[in-house]
Amino acid sequence: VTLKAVAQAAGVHVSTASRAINPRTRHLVADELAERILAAAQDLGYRPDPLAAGLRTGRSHLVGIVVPDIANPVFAPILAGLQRALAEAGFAVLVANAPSAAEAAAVVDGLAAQRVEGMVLATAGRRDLAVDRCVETGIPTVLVNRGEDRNRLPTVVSDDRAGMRLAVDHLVALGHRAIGHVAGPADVSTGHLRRRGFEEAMRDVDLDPRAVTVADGYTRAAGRAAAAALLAAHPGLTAIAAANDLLALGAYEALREVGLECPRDVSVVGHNDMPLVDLVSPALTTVRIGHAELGREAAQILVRRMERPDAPVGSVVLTPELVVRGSTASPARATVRAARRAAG
Amino acid sequence: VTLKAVAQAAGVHVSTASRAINPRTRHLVADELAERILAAAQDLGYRPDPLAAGLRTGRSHLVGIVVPDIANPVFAPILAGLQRALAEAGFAVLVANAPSAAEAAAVVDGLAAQRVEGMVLATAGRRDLAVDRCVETGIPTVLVNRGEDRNRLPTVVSDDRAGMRLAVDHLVALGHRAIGHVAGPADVSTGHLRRRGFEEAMRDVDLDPRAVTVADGYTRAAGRAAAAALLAAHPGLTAIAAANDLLALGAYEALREVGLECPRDVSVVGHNDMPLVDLVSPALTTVRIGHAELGREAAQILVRRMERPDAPVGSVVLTPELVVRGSTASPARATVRAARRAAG
DNA sequence: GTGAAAGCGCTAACAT
DNA sequence: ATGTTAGCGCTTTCAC
Repeated sequence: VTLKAVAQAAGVHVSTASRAINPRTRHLVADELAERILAAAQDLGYRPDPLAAGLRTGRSHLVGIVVPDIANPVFAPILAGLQRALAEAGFAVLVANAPSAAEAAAVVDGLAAQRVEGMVLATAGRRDLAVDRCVETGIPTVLVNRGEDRNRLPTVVSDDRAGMRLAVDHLVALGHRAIGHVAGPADVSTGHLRRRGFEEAMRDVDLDPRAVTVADGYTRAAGRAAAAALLAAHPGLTAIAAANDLLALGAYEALREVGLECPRDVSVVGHNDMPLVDLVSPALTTVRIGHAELGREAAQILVRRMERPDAPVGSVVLTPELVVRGSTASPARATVRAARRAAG
Repeated sequence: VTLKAVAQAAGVHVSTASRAINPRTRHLVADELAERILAAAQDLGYRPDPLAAGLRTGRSHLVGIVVPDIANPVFAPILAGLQRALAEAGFAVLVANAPSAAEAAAVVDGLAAQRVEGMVLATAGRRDLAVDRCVETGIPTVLVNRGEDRNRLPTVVSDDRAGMRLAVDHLVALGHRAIGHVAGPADVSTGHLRRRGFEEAMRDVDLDPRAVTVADGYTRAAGRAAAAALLAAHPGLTAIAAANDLLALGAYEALREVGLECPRDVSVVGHNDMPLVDLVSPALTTVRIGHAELGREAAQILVRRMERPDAPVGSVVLTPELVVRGSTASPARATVRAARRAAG
């Protein structure tokens, strides 16, 4: 059932029907006539074809979203926030998975071919091919969760350095002094900035910030390996601040393997507060990021930029929050044991 | 840069260019000429416009996916599996969130308006408005994870009854006899069938299947409430088989609240094996469903039906698998305590 | 205020 | 083997 059919049923020309149907142009047609047309449309069950309209107006009402791993629970709330906010603004969401940087670039090309009006990348590395492609094509794009070094695009992230500072300050307040960091990949902004945040916070309280190992991915396995290396290199450690929750859970495993107990021997702090980390044992103390809000904010900025592509490239930095649970404790006994370990 | 531009650059007519560009019609044009056209296209950086092509051919290369909650980790692997398989078949994925049945129906209409060529619903209730709409519109649709009673659409699900049987048999083998069930919503196939599976499995070993409470949603909070009610009504219980993992985790909370310990006092089995349940404490014994495979299978069936809408309405039932972890144990001491609770 | 006509970018009869 | 023509469903000038 097409617009032509509606026009015929109402006894008017298609163009008149078009004007009546579209709220933005309805005032151009006589009220009474408009009503008749609308009634006919309703009657026939007419649904406008956005593809055809888009062909004419150059719009697709589509937004592409690229995530590194749909199956990763962290991205679910971001996606949900984006999806809801974009749906409200009248955009449908095209979701694409891109586990690697090369794939992300290919996916961006694919989305561009689909004539998306805007994109959201949750995959950005600090130097990123996919971001380059977005900038080249000129399609309005916003980065979420991770930024790029050159800051060419609007970005919505959590304050990663402040988050790490929260973690370190909490541990210091508990009395820890020998604190290590399991860092995320250095080529991703979160890995880089959280490490910087750790080092700055440590220096600010005159503590040695050099106990750091870098995990080669945000996975439990990588966290296990990195934490094991960290503990081996610095046996005196009483606390570990990890760059994210999965790394922290990997650290749990590493501790267990060498017969250490959390938090009795070593305290652990994560980052993200992803689903279920309140139920692991011990319940993970972590830095909470409002992922859904990240998505909502990104959607808002994107909508603004799609409407006016020359809008300023503003970025949003959300303030994270510390959530204290069972994985951190005072090092009272821990220091004694740690000293013994370091000695022996 | 349009096809016309390419044609001009190559000194041919648009239709010839079109034929040369499309692999399916390339054989209609002289090899040498085709090469020249392709070169020109490459040169100008031509990208075909699928919207325009679709308008003519009546195709959108879009598939809609409706999930009840993107933020729920269970749906992430299903989505990932669908997305990957559909991308391979040349379809882009439109993801929509529909927390309620009414919203799902609205979302289906929206996707139909977007001219999607097929749909996947992970939201189906046993009687479902959204499913009705799909059947009416005639858009090829497949149901995943949840079926509907009337079985009008191809469906890809796990064998829910067999899964519950796995859980019950495991508990019975450990020596449990007083086993309760925290059921999922009765208007969703998984809730209904898993309850049936529980009851059948219990009867088959001559056990009383009547210790059941129904949670009013697949959430931890609902599980907590339902498990608390179950324990209050049946203080002699030594084991709980929950209809899904979130309900099981809710049961953990309920047990803790009344000072019971899992698995010492009461064993708990979940259903789904969703991400991270191996890390909670105690690690959850559960029935694993191959969610990614669910998604892949659904994608395959959908593609087949989109190609030939008259293809048979076959359904796929995947066999689940028991994963034994730390939340189940022999009731040796539990029975004594349970008897004491029941008595006092 | 309404109708006529053109055209968005592409494909598919039809003609040569 | 290539060009001509028409048209997918809609919007938007331009007339009247």
